[in-house]
Amino acid sequence: MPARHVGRPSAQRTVLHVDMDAFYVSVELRRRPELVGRPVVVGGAGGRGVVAAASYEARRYGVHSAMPSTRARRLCPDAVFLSGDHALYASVSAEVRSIFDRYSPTVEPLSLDEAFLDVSGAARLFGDGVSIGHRIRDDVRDDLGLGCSVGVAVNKFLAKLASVAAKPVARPDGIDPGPGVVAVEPGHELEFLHPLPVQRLWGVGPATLERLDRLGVRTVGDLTRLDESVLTAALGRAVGTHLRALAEGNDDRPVEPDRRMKSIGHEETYSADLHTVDECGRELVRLADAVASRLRASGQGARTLTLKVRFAGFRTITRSVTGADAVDTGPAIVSALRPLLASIDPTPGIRLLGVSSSNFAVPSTQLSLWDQLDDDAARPGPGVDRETAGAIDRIRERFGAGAIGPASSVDRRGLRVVRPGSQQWGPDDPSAR
DNA sequence: TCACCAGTGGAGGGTTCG
DNA sequence: ATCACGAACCCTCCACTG
Repeated sequence: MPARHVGRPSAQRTVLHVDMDAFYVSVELRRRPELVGRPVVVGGAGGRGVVAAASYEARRYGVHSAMPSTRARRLCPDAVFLSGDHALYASVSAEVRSIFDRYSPTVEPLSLDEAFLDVSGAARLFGDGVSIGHRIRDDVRDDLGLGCSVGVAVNKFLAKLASVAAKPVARPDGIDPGPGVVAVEPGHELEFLHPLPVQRLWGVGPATLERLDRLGVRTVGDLTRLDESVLTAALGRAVGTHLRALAEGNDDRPVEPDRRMKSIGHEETYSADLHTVDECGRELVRLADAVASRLRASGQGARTLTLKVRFAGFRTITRSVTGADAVDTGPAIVSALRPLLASIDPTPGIRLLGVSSSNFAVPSTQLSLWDQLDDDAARPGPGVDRETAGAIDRIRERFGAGAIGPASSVDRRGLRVVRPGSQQWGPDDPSAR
């Protein structure tokens, strides 16, 4: 369990939230300088793709992240669409991280382009939170040629809201660069917080917003005037008490530098719906292989395996099993999930399949439940299975991810294995090939 | 034998966030 | 009014244990 308070519990903290500006797009512009100043979108270009990041020029037209690509194209036909390069963004993210490390040992990454820093102990070395914010911005600009915005406050939640206020804003008539660093001064939290619309609270999405709206809650201030029992009745105990605390500016969650992943999964939306058991079986093998690969890379095995199916009508179901032993190979995952897949009728059309793993433990080299249930007597035992998996990992390390994989996932020309994970923001259109 | 209780963990669905 | 993917967390129901 994480220590909630290290050192003096009552000491006031200084928390920074750093958010890169249009991160993926900005990284792309470093190697495509001819696109600077033009509307640029990173994301899936296909008919089922979404926008992962939009340059501020594109945002002037109303384009924003998570928007369907088809709509983005309608809003801004001149935009340049780039498919994205996750590995590159990850490596640049590591460079950004090394700048954060100069200013605090307590850094909690939230995603590739966002992090919290607890700089409570750094004042003597580097100055107050606002000074550190400016120094980080300068370093990120000078060393990496990228922009970022910084929020400073006494806790994570307020720091995140402050970084939003620090960001550039794109309007139809131009781009306002924004202040870059915004601090919510201690003692002035509520005057900053209470006028904000309630959906700005962390944890208020469309569903919760609808319930709050029914209670007449529109602003954060409205929420504080609501009886707590009414709140928990409408939203549940955990969410209700959490939101109430946030609305009063209270958030004692620590900046946690060493958060461990609790699940590893892969899912894929297909450019054309799947209709046969055969197709689904092949996809299961591919997805299981990808998940197993990442499990082994993290040195973990999973006891719980989950199959996710989204039908053509968008109805989504999950089916899961928990075994006694932790597994980390493709075949073991497939034999666990195949019976679950068999209980599903694909004829209405399946637009997405996913495999997820959780409940981590040390992978078992013993005979596992999956292998005992497997009726294929000729199949090598789990020990051999895991040795094979290790060999596959080494081949991929040397020759690339597409060098080896399940036979069923070799592309039509037999030249390369089609690997999951190559489409992060939706399928390419077949016509685009 | 029954009723109840508290705790745990699995299964499945949902919500939110980036 | 049809739109990804990856992950965390919450809720409810349920079975089992003692």
